Amino acid sequence: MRGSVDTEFMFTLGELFRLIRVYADKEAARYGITRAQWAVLSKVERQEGLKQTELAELLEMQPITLTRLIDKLCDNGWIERRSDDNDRRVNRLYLKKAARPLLGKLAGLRSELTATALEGISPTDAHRLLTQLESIKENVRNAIQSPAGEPSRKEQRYG
Amino acid sequence: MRGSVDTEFMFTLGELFRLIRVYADKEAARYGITRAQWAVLSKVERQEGLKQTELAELLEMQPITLTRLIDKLCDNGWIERRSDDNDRRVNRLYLKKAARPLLGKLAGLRSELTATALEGISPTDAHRLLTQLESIKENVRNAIQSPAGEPSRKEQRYG
DNA sequence: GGCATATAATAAGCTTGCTTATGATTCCCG
DNA sequence: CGGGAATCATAAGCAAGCTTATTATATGCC
Repeated sequence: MRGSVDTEFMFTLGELFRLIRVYADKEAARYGITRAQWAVLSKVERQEGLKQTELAELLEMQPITLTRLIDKLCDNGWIERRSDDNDRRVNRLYLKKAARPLLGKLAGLRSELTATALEGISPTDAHRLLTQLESIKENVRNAIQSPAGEPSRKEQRYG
Repeated sequence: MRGSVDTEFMFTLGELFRLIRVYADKEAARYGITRAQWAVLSKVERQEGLKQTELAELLEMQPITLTRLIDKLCDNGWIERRSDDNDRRVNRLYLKKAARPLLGKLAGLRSELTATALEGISPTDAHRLLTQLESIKENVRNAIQSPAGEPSRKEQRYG
């Protein structure tokens, strides 16, 4: 039991992600947007006025990766960069009107995709699953931030 | 509760995957291999003699993506392509001796990374989590194969 | 005030994915 | 047995990640 988690977990996650990417990209393409751009747009929707570095952190991606996604969202007229009054290095991100109808459709699509993916899993289980994924995210983020090969005497806690 | 799963699940998974990729790639780099190549090598280790299309299916990736990963594994002398006697279109994949010490080190690294990621999650929970991820994988794979809305005249393409 | 350092965004170039297309086989049906 | 269709591997070109480096601007220390 422990062995299967040990040998499968990382690779299973990668395979699942690849499938979800294909699936979500294909569906999102109907609205002329990619999954990656969609994730950016959703965060901006939830919290307007973010600067790019803050947003990159929320998305767990590098600022340069985000820059190019934002370029495309701006090209499509869904969001805009506005200069910060107090710091001329900073761009802050805002939705444009044209994004509203798109966001409505995407919300529906997201529910649909999530329902498909989680079919057969109870709401309780689904909620616990999400909580665990977020906890794992936190663990990995900490591991990346602390110097490699750190002692950390936490080894083997899960098994 | 259901709402948070609905709005977060897909994006959380993407963010987690991105973190794990960074983490695993960084650690695997110590042995001169990338996370993607590692996944290929592990499958070949578990099942030698696969042809490339079979392996691509196991990895949930496209054959051409796999081709280039195999190129690199061959360049490094860890695996080799052998022609099939009965079908000259086919390459079958085998480990080379040089891969053995590497595979030993990678097994240790995999345990270490998994333990770090799953810290604070009980073995029982971890096992259930893996089971659920595999179930989700299956759901998504089915959704991709039978386009939405179609009554899925399902052809058993492999098995 | 003025220089050193830090931070925000971007640029260049690589990897790993994808889609679509191509060439070489093999399989199947008529 | 012969030709169309399917299958296997690969090629070309694009998307979205990464690392490292560059430019512009702010901040902090003396």
